[in-house]
Amino acid sequence: MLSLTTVGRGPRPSKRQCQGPGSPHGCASPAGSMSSRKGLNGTCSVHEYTGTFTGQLVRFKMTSVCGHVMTLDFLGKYNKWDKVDPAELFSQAPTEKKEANPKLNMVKFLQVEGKGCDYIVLWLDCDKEGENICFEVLDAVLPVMNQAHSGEKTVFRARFSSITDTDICTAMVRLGEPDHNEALSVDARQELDLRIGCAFTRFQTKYFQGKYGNLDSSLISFGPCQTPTLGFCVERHDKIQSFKPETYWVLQAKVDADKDRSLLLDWDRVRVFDREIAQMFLNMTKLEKEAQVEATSRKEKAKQRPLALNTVEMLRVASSSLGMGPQHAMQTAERLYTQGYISYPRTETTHYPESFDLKGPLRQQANHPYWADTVKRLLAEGINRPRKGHDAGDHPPITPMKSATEAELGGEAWRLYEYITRHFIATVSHDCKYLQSTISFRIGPEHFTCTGKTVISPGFTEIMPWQSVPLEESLPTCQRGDTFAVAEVKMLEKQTSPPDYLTEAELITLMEKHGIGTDASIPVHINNICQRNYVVVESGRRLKPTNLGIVLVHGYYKIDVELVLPTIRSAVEKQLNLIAQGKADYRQVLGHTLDVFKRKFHYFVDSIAGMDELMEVSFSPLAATGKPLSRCGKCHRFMKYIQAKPSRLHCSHCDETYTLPQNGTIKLYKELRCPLDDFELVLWSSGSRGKSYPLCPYCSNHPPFRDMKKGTGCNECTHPTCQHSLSMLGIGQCVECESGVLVLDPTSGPKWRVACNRCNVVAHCFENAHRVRVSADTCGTCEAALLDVDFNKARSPLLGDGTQHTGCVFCDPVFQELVELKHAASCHPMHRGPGRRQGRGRGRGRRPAGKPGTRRPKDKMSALAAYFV
DNA sequence: GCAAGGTC
Repeated sequence: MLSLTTVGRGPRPSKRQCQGPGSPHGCASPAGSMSSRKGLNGTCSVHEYTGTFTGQLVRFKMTSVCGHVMTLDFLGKYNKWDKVDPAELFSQAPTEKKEANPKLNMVKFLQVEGKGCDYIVLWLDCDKEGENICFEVLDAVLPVMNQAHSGEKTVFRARFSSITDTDICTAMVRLGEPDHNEALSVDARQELDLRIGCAFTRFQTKYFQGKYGNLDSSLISFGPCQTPTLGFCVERHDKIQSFKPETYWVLQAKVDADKDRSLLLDWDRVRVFDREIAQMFLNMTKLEKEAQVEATSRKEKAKQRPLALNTVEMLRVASSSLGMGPQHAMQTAERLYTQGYISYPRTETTHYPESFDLKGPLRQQANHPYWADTVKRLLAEGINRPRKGHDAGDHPPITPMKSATEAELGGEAWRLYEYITRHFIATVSHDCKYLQSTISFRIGPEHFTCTGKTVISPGFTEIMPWQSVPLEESLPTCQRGDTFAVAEVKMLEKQTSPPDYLTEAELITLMEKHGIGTDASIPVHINNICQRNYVVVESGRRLKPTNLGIVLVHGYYKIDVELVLPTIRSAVEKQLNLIAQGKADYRQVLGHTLDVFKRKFHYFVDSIAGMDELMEVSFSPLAATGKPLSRCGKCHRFMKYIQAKPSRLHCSHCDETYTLPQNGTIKLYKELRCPLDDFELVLWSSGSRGKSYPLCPYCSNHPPFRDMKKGTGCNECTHPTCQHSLSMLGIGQCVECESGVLVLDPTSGPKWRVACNRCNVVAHCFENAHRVRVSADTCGTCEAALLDVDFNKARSPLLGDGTQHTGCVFCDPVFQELVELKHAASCHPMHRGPGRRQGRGRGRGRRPAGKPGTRRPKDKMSALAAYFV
C-alpha cells in the first residue's frame, strides 16, 4: 500500500523536519529506513519510508511540486494579435490550462509517482494559491491512483502554520479536505488578470505603435498590479511638478553653556510664514541678555530592536542601504537560500514560532570574524526573545542558516548575507537604551527647547551600527530658575522644498500598504515598469517616470481613473474573497467583473483620443519618424526606416507599416527588387561577425508561400527561380538544428559564409574567392548543392594555376580544408540552438520536390556532424 | 509580443 503525500511548493530541505524519528503520532519512519531519490524531472526529490496511516502500516512516498503546475492562457489562435480583436478576449476567447513549466514535466512526474497510490495527503502552503495548487495536483494524480472502495476518503489536506515537529504532527492527526472555494477564487483571479491585462495591453500597444515612431517601449502593457505601481511613481512626479515653494522664517537662539561651548536652541513655534511676524518675535527677543531655564527633564527611552526579517523589509533595506534593486536582491537571496546560507526568502511573517530554535542559528555565528564577540556575549548572558511580530502563517522570518565569510560568498551576496545576519542577531539582542534630556528656555516672551541624547546601553545598535543613536555632547546640568547668557538670536529665512522622486523602498511600502502584488511579485512589478521604459532608476534608487509613463497615467486619469488607482485590485480581491468564503458564486463573480471591465474597455477604446492628445506632445507620428531607406512596391516612393523598437519600415503614402526582424540592422540591398511585389530588398544583418540575409519587407509581413513563415527573409523563401531565394542559395541541411538549411550569404565575400536560416550556425567557407555560386548540381554522396568557386589567382588554394573549382562543401577534399563552423557572433550562448548531435540519420527534403530548380539535400547527418564536430 | 501568481 502506498501513500503519496505532497509537501510545499518547492524542494525545500525543511520538509524533512516532519519525518524525524520519535515523532509523537507515529507519522514517521524508524531512523535510517528512509530512501530518497530524484524524480524523473531531475528537480523534485521523492522520499519513501514506512509508517502508519489511518491505523494501517503503509509505505509513504513524499514529494513536492514547484509552484503552480498549470498556467492559464488563451487557445493558440487567440494569441495572434493581428487576427483577434482585443475586445473578444473578455468573453469569446476560450482559455486553457497549460503546464506552467513544460521542461519540468510536472504532470507526468506526478502521475508516475502517484500511480497505484491509495491515499494522497496535500501539504502545500496554506494560502489560496496553495489550495489552488492542491487541485492542480489532484487533476494530475487522481486518474492514476487506485480507486477508493465503498466511499472511503482518499484525499486529505494537511493544514499547518509552520514546519515544526509539533505543527506537522498536529496537522497529520487533524487532516481535512482541500478547500474548493479557495481554489476557485484563484481560478477567477487568473482568468480576470489574463483577460483584462491582455485586452488592454494589446489594444494600447497596437494603437500607439501604429501611430508613433519613437515610443521608447515596444510593448505598452497594462495590468492590475503594474499600472497602479506606475501610478504611484507618476503621482509623486505630479506632486513635484505642482509644488510651489513657500518662504518661512525661523528664530534660532544660541546660549553659552560654559566657557567654550554654546547650545543651539529650537524655537517652540518651529516656523512662521509671515516675515513681519517673525521680525516682531525677533525684536522681542534679540535684546534679551539672558535665557531662563523654565523646566528640565530626563527620561530613559528605548529604541526597539527590529522585528524579525520578512521579504519586503529585506527588499527595502537592500534598495535603500545596499543599493540593490528588488529583483536583483531577490535573485541574490534565492541563491543564498539554495546554497543553504539562509532560510526561505519569501515570507510575510515577522514572528518566530515559540518552538523555533533561535540559539542554533546564533551559535553558528559564534566564531565569525565580524561579530563573534557580540554573539558569544549574547549566548553567555542569554538571548532576548524577539519582539512579537506578524504571523502570516507562511514561512519563518528570513534567518541565516550557516556561517559564511566575504571570501566565500563574494560581493553582493556577501553584503546581503551580512545584512540578514546582523538583522537576525539584532532581533535577539536587547533594545538600545538612552537618556533623553530636555531643557526648556524662555528668552523674553518666547520659548525655546534644547534636547540631547546619551546612550545608556547600545543593545542591538552594536550589531546594527547604522541604527545607533548619534553621539551628542551631553547637556549641561541645570534646574528651573537657572539662567544662561544669550549669545545670539537670529532670524533665518528658509523655503519649503518639494518632495523627491519615490525611492524603491517607499514604493515597496506603498505597494504593501495597498495590497498591490505579493512578497514574491512586488520585485517583478517594479522590474516591469522599468523594463517597459515607464520609469528609470536614478541615483539613490529613486524612480523617475519617463514621458511615456507620465502620458499613460495622465491618460488613465482623463479617461477612467479607476484603471490606475490602487483600489482597482483590492475591489476585485474583495469579490474574490467572497468566492473563497463560499459566499458568492464563482461564475457570477467572474461574469460580473468581466462585464464591468469589458464596459471599461469599450469606453477606453472610444475615449483613446484623450490619451492620444497627450501622446502627441511627447512623440512623433510614424510619418515624421525615421530615415528614407527603400522603395515601396505599391507606390514606388521611399519608405522610412524606424529604428526604435520594434524596428519597421513605414510608407507614409500608403500608410502601411512593415515590421522587420528585431535585434539587427538594415540597409538597402543594391536597389534589388522582389520579383513578386516589386518592393526593394533590404539586407538584414545581426552584426559584422554575425549573419546577414536579404529580406523583402512585404513578403516578410505577408508570406507569399504557404511554407514561408511571417518575419522571415529571402533565405526562407521558396520562390523557385528568384536569385535571392532559399531555392537558389540553399546548400544542405543544417548541421545542428532540426529544421534549418545552410544558405549561402551572397553578400559575405570576400570572406564567404554560409549560414543556417533558422539557428545561428555560420560556416566560414572561403577567404580568397572573388565569386561563389550555388550550382544546379548536387553532391553524389550527400546530395547537398555543389558550390562553384572562383579563387583569386594569387592566393588560390588549388594546385597549379587553377582558380576555378566546383565541389561539395561537405565532401570535397579541397573545400573541407577551408570550411570552419561558427555560431553567429552576436548571439549569446543562452540562445543557441540545441547542442550538436550526431548520428541522426533521416532523409527529409528542405525544398518542395517537383519545382523547377529545386534540389533535395540528402540527410547525411552522421557524416556531416562527424565532419563539423 | 500580453497579466499575475507560484517557484528553479
